[in-house]
Amino acid sequence: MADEDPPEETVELMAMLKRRGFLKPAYDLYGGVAGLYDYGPLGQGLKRNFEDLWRQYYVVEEGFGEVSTPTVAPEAVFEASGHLDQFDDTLVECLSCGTAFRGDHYLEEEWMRVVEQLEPVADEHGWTKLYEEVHRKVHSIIEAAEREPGPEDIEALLSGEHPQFDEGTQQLTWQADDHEIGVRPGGIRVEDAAGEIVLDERLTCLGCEETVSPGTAEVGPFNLMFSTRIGPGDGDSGFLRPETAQGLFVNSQWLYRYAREQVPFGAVQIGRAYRNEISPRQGLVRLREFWQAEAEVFVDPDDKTHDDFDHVAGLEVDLVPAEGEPVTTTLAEAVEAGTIANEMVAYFVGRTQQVLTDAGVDRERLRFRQHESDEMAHYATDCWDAEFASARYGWVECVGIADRGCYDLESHERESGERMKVFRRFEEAIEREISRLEPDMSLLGPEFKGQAGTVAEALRKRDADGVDPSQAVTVEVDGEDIEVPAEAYELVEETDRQEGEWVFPHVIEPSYGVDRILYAVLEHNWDTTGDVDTLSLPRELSPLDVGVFPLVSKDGLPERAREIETELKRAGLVTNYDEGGSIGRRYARMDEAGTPVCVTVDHETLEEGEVTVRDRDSTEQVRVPVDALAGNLASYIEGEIGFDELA
RNA sequence: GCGGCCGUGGUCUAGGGGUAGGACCAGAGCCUUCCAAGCUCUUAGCCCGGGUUCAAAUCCCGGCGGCCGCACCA
Repeated sequence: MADEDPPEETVELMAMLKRRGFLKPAYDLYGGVAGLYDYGPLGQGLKRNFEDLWRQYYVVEEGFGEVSTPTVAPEAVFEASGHLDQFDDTLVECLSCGTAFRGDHYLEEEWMRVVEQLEPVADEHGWTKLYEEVHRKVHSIIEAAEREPGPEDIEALLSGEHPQFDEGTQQLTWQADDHEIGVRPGGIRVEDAAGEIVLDERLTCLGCEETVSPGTAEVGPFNLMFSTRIGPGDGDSGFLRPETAQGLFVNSQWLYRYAREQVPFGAVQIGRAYRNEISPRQGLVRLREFWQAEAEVFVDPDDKTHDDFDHVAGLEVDLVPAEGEPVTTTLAEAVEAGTIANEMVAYFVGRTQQVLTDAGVDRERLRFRQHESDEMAHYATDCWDAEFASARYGWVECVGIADRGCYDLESHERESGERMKVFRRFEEAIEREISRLEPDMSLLGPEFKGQAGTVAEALRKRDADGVDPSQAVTVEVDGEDIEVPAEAYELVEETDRQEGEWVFPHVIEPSYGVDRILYAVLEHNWDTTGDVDTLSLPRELSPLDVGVFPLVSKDGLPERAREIETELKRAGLVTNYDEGGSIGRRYARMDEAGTPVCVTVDHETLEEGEVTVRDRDSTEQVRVPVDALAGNLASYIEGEIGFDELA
């Protein structure tokens, strides 16, 4: 994280991006809104090209179908996904100074303060043991608060060995070494056996040092989702999606059938997502409306191998595991060593590195960091972030590769009541000889009248082993033994054949933050060391493919240049015609915008039919026949041939 | 959200109660040239709102935005 002014070259970069039409703060006409950015013609072109590169990987090569779902969704979706409950910060706001804290951190800090304040007193009174006791208990309370309290916690609290918690006063009290200690959010008090107050401290706000108690602080949830109403008037409560993923989860059965009911299968979505960040800063790095490109890969929960793992197995990656030292290793080794849990996750770590480096993110400034268990999103069981090093913002995460387990599908099944599982066929169907009792309703009906239904049900459920079908059997109905005559049922012997079972697939989610990636691409390829500032974008990503210039604007050169430009356009190239200023100035303009090549039409072009093609990064030039120009440039932009092969 | 600093053409900046200046970029022209040459001309600006004042870009208050720090960051 930068703790001084941002590096000059990144400031220049932002100025260039605005000047050249890449991007700028949105609604600056009316003063701007933090966290919202506009992409201009070049920025949008760059983004589109990145998306197309991403599609080449995920849609074309992986074969994941691309879908598009609404950005607005009803409340039920986020009740199920957990975003309503979990995707929020509990804000504690001190009414004196307005300092706001995140609730769980605040609580933790406050409890730790209890411990700190107790320490000197404990020393003075020789209560080391007591202090340790408090320390341990405070920790256990903190830990307990991190999860849903279970019956065992309540039992522990009431058992005397543990603190007593009073719901009304929110006070926690326990006995230790003849002293009674009371702790509540507003303070701490210690009384000795005689009821004498030994310590009476108030807790203070971390911001203004004012005493904090329930009366002086406001506590409330701050949900990061934008809420809205669907329909006129009060309508139904809805939210702008905080991730594109839910649109895939709610459609997982539809997609499963599209995939012809085979796992693994995947689907992707590229689109906008929204988070009402408390304090967005850092340009493209933290936006309130941003672009995600997400894939959800639905896999067999017991088989997280990947058929194409070999394709990335030898790839070297920089890993920062949650535990242990950072390593540079191949993915094969990482899986073998258990650093990365399974091939599925490792495969997408590899694919991510490939996409990012193809897009121009510097391999030397790219690493994958594993989330600590406590920073994991509420839905994830394992997560690796791709992070790039920014000269301006430090390490910035731009892709998350999470194993979401079955969290989402299980939740949606529970909330919606619809099956979200996939059918897993056994390698060999399990066959079992079973016997059961089949009631004959034509006899049971008249015999048992209104009770017939429940009797039949009991018959079907009854253990059929050892039943002699020539005899009556007894079944228990409502605690009463009832005898069913032999004629009224039949003993059926049959083969039960189980082909497979329904299971929740696990979901592996590579989730790309497009805006952040674009920033990484821009910063990593922005070169201010030369005579002119150059944006050395990968040719495939550059929003402009080729600059077209007449060397001088007379003698029919502009006309010829326009003709050539038209040919290039027909070949699908994005051109930029320019006859203003000196030739050097025109090259410089294109360098700054990242245009990989420029074509210059000179007098010889009119006679010999050749133009000069100039390379952005080396400034080298080659003469290329006009006939071959469009085709060769298209190949060059696609990366199929090198600059030397243009001629 | 809090605190500090800041907000002047597209960009960078000078100025600081009384007509807003420059550089760069951009546009037109001259020049006709393969790496931001030169000359002439042109477009274009005091973040928004309120207050003080005869007069506010300037002082005061509020808002919005930016940078830095704190906090936050699925």
